[in-house]
Amino acid sequence: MPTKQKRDAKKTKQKILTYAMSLFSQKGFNATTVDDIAKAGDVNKALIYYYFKNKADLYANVMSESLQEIYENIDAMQSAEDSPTEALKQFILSYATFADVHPYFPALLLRELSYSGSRLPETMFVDMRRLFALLSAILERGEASGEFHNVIPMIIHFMILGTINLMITTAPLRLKAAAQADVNVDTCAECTVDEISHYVFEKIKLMLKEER
Amino acid sequence: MPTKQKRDAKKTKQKILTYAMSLFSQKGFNATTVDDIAKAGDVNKALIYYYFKNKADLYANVMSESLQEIYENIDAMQSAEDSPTEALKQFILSYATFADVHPYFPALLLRELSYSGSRLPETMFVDMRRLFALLSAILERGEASGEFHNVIPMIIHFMILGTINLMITTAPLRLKAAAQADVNVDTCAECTVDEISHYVFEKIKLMLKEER
Amino acid sequence: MPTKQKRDAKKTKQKILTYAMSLFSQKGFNATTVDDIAKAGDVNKALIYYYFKNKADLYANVMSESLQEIYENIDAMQSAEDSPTEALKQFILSYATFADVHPYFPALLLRELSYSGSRLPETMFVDMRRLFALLSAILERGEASGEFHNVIPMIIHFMILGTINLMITTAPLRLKAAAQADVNVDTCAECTVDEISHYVFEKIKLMLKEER
Amino acid sequence: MPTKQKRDAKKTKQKILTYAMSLFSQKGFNATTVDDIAKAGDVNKALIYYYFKNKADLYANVMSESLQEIYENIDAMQSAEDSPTEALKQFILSYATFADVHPYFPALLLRELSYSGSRLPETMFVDMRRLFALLSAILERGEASGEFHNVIPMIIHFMILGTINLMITTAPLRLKAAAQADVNVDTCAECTVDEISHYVFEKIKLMLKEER
DNA sequence: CATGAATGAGAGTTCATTCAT
DNA sequence: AATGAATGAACTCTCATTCAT
Repeated sequence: MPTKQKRDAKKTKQKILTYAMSLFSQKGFNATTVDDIAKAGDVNKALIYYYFKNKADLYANVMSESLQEIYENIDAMQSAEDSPTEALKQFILSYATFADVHPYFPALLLRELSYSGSRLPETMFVDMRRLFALLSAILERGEASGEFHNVIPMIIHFMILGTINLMITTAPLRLKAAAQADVNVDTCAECTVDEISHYVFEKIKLMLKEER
Repeated sequence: MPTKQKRDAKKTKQKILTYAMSLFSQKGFNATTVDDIAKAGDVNKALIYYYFKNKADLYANVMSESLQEIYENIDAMQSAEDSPTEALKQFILSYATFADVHPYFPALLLRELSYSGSRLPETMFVDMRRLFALLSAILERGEASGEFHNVIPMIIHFMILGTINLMITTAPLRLKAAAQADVNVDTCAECTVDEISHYVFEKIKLMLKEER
Repeated sequence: MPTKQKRDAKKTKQKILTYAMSLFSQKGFNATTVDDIAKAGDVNKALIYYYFKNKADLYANVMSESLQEIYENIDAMQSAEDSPTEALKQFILSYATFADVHPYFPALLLRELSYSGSRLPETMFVDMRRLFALLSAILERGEASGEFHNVIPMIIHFMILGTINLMITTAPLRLKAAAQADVNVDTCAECTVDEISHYVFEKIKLMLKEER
Repeated sequence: MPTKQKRDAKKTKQKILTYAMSLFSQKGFNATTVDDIAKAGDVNKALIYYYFKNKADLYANVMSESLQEIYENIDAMQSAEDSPTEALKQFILSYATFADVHPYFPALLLRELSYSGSRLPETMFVDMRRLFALLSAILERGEASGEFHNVIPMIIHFMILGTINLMITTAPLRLKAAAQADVNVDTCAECTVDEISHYVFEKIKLMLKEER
């Protein structure tokens, strides 16, 4: 008989985190109930409070885990010998890859930023600055080497993240719009994440190349 | 005695919409209670249900009003004689101006998109497509005329909206980050919406100009 | 048909207070649930939160109402021409009468005092000092006139309240003890509140009369 | 490594009882959680259930232990040759001394009595009657010898216990009231337990001496 | 139009208690 | 004898929504 493999703290905690991620990203913080998470993970509701102080703490942990993972992924792809352009490419592709594998993340990030950080747990705030600092360094290196021109890192940062995140979160929406072919505008419904990220990289490269 | 100037249907309804907008944008749909709105607008709660079917309906009305206004604003600035580049410029600047005047809007839009439209009222969906169709036409015109190259309208659309919306909603966050000067990354804390939108326009122009 | 007489704010609020009093005194603050109170008063639970901020606030209101009533009752029986002894008698009898009519009160008071005021709402604290001040004045008047000797008002105050309150709250207990006649000690099971209060008065009088 | 000196059944059980006493007296039965006790005593929560059937049983044990100890203390001070007056004095002083050393006890006792014994474990009920029987015997002896007059033992019992218990539990309250010197009533804030118990004895003696 | 009163259905959190090791 | 993990049953409080006037 399939023994239900119980009483493994690490596994249980991770299970909660996983299902919480999925639900928070789909329905948002408020619309996701702790009961939902418990049911989804087939875990007793009180157990969630055994591992996390409260719903907000669980949420913070979810975000923190993702941001940490994303940073590590991107950082791992960076290498000292890369040219700024190559580093930028890696940055964009790594982020897109992560977002593709964790499609819940872009929605969470956009939403959290939309609250101006009024709800943002401090830890998340720190993680996000670290990510920005990484890109910032690449861009400054490029400007110093003469590869990039007229760079405002913060704006470039949000241009990259904004575009990729929106393209990913709106995928279902764009598919639906394509179906209703009454208006024939191309919503890029079939575009893959790979295509999107390469396009974004090429465009950003062009935009930074020229002086003017 | 100071008669409270009541019983003016139009004014009351508009008051509700105004305060609803403000609160929805700050706290999101779920976290905003009908009581909040009633209190903020100094309007009896039951009245809200007299004018709107329910909370979701009120929300839809709020979004619809904004999207309509924004479309009209942008459309009004377009003129048939403009070059695609000029038209693009007007599109970007008009949107930015609207977002600057209605700072609540970017947050609402980002959030709504993050839900992949699963919550998006149908009416809003239509309004958004109309806005995209407008930009799409400009871009196609530019490609036809040889001014723009290698255009994927959907991605360019989100690049523009994503960047501007994120820069506006994160303004308080970026200010806060600047205050904590432990890490010296420039968060563009002092940038005005005007500077941002011009920068975005210039960069998008460069990006579309070159063949590849 | 017996119309249920609804939508009378004053009556509803009073009904809640009445049933809350009764339940709090029987089971204590923690063991009384808001559901209990709602069910007892045949009132919707949410209504309780419509009238009172929370359970603690309801409790504070219950206590406050009683203490106010008791003070007024006692104060009404005092007259300027009374001798200190007569005034003392009125104090004791008035308190006992109130406690007899509101048998829930002694339990609440004893319990609240037992928490050293750590839970005591500030308002209650003030009401209690006022009551003590009243007795204190009587005793000082008596000492000045030579009727009373060697008075420590605080101790006398608690001697009176302690005795009467304990005799009232333990009434059921003492009855039960009397039933189990295995040990033949007289628990004063049949004593009326009137007898008790007169006895207490006579004894306190004797105790204060003599010099030492 | 510092071996934590575990696995000593007797010590562990006593530790639980000690911390339970302290917490129950401070916060009451319901407001004290088993977790609180476990944490305070640095004992695993499940262990508490190993030693005691449940929370109520633990509570009963706490009360029982105290009542037994108090009875023994008082009984030990009684001697056959003492006059009733002397015996009464010993009773009062012994009780006060115990209450002074175990300041948690008066609160527990007052609270338990306030529930009219509806929660009182049977064992406690018995212990309390035994204590009363002891005082009762003294008083009857005094009446027989002509030293005391017009005695109702039950009332005298609660007069003594009520006064001393209230004076002890309200000590912090009375101190606080003294600090707010806006109303200048003497709350006996500095009185020691010794002073209080001697005063109570003197007053009770006077009260019982005279015929009427 | 406008309002205060009322309601039902949850949602988050706590806690005594038990299980498995 | 001791422990970390797990559970079910409450409990407080909130909120969208409706009713009666």
